[in-house]
Amino acid sequence: MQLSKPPLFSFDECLWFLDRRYDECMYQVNKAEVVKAIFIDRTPFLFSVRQNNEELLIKVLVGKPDRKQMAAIADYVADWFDINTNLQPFYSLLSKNKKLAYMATEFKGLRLIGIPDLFEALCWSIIGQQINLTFAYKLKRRMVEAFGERIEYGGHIYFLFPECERLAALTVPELRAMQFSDKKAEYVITIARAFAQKQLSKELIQSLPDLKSKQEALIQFKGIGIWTANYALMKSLRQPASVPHGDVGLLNALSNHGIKKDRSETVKIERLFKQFKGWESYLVFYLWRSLAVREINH
DNA sequence: AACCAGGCTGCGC
DNA sequence: GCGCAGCATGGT
Repeated sequence: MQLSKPPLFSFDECLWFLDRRYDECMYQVNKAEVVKAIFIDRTPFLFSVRQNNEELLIKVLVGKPDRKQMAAIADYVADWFDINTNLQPFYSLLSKNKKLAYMATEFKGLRLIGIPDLFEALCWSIIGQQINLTFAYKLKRRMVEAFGERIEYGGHIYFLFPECERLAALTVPELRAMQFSDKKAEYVITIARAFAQKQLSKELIQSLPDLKSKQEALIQFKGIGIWTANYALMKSLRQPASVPHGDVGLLNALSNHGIKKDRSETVKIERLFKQFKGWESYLVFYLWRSLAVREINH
């Protein structure tokens, strides 16, 4: 299966981001490919993505997808790498900002890497609340390895994100044993139950008319604040105007670029995001990417 | 060893 | 509606 690469798409930039520095358990990046396991209608598949000159090549490694399932895998990849967005307007906006213009060349072709599964996106953002990312990835790995299904292939074990029914059946002490705090454990279980009972789903949030109603629908649930809602809407529903305001990484990146000096300069931040109307989430993503560069250059 | 980390809830005004 | 303390749990 192939997907043709659009203009301003760099698979290498995307792979670099996927592999940037953390102990990610939801996929494996090798030299020129990424390998990942997902469910399509409850059936697990393992696939790899690599590229040639013109195309992204998807190869199914485990599982025998029919035509429909193969199309669903391709859709997943297209969504994951956001290949159907034309980045030109974003780059035009970047070029008008002296402090950020370099990003259009430095990160050229980088796509906003998504988390297509809303349940996964919400669990991940809850796990990541107010703890450093190193620890957050550790917590996620423990949970996924304990409760997610696995596929063995070529000497590796690939994990699927646990299904909501599985996490809905957990008790707080089970997650506490993995060093979740009481609150985090409660939140994850609550969200899992909401998904298991169909009170919450990607389709449901998608069906709401505008960003505000989507945010409000998510914030109802305990453990989902405005930061978490915006993060999930940005990574899973690809709402371009969704910005996780107050995000520590975002603030650090803004300060690195001399756009703000202390945490209270909300006016300058608002002004910046106004310049990027329709591309706010891409701006956040590129600012996050700039942090990774700094830490690796050290 | 102190301060920080991709925040949230609950309370007081 | 807004600001702020308190919170939980490791990383550096």
